[in-house]
Amino acid sequence: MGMTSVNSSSGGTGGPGSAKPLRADAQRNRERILAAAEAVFAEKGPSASTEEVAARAGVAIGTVFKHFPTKQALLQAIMKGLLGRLDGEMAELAADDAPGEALFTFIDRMVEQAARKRTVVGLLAETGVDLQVASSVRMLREGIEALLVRSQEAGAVREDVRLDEVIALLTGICQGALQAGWDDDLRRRTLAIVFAGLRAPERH
Amino acid sequence: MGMTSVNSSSGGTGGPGSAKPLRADAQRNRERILAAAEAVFAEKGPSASTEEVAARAGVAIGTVFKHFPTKQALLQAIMKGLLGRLDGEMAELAADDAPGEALFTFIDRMVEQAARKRTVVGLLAETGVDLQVASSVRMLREGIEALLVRSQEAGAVREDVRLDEVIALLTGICQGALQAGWDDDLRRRTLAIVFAGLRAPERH
DNA sequence: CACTAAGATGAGTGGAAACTCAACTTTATA
DNA sequence: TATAAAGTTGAGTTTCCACTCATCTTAGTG
Repeated sequence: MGMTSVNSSSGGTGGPGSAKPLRADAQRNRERILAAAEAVFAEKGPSASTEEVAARAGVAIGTVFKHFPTKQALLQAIMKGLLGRLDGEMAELAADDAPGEALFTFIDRMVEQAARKRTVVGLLAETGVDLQVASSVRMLREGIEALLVRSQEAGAVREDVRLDEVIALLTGICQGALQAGWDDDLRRRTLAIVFAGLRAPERH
Repeated sequence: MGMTSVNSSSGGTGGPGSAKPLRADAQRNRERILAAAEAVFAEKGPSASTEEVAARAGVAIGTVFKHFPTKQALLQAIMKGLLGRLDGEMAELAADDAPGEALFTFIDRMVEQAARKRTVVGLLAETGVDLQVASSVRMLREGIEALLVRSQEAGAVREDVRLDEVIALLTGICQGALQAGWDDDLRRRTLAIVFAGLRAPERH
């Protein structure tokens, strides 16, 4: 679970193994920038300035904009990385033994992360997240759906719960988790209520 | 339920019926500004510009800043009004016949509002909302607590649910409700899950 | 109606942050 | 090692927005 590589063969608009193989220093800087950006945005949210990212990465602003032509692009790159990792984690959980609990575990982990990473949540709230990221989001969506279905088959989640509601709940709680005062205990208690709702048989 | 008056005897730092009784046109403008601000911020979130508010109110920017010395002050004034109205609604519900359902009704209404008013939620997410507004927030908190207790006494909500969790859930779902794609149906389904969780007896 | 203080006006100021580019530095290759 | 293409730099440029203030307008009073 250490260092999933966060490259993506630079900036082609879609080409697979596309154009140029980045010089060594450029590659290094790209990764530094990504790491710095993730840290900065995680702390201060997506409104943190690009200059701060540059400073933390130890490069000049120009370099940041060389690699990511707009702030949006940088944000999207981060998003893609986060979603990718999430996706991996999800696959792991899906392969696990406790099919019923997998969904719950995943939600718990994601919410826990969100509390520390304002980026994800900030981005979800922003209007234009589409484009490149869209495919990652779709992957994530499908992954969650798989977990949901498995949990339902295992009888751990009500049959009438649909993917949309799970995602709505997930994004909502993630957003809420940013609020001051969400400690581990509150998170556990709050999720317990939601989980109870997902498990509970319908009441007239 | 038409027009709850949104004045508050102008801008004293605390004095009760404090200083000057506002000229007639000033009073009119103040209300126009408040209404315009509520509309603008509801649509575009708290990052909308003050100039837009002024334009919509049909006054000059200077006038806005005459009445509300900072943008924060304007935001707070709106917040205060919203919270006040919410508080009234809550009192009404508390006096109602169905003690068990009052909490659920309130949550439902608040989330519905949130979907249309980015202000509330945007503000809750901002860091410095305290100060003047704090007392209104406390009132709201107490009101929710009353509803919760009544619901529990009526046996409609699990005994072990605490105020913190309800508020966490409420803010979370409100935040989430801003997302694109939250229509009435999704809201109903999502809240149904949460309500089931609040009602459900604990599972081992 | 005359007068004045409260209020309204809107061009202007300051600052913050995204983005550019001409000059300079480094990597990779012959 | 010489050279060119790739990469880096950071001082601008531009845009946007909160906030100010000298000047004009109007409500209220005798």
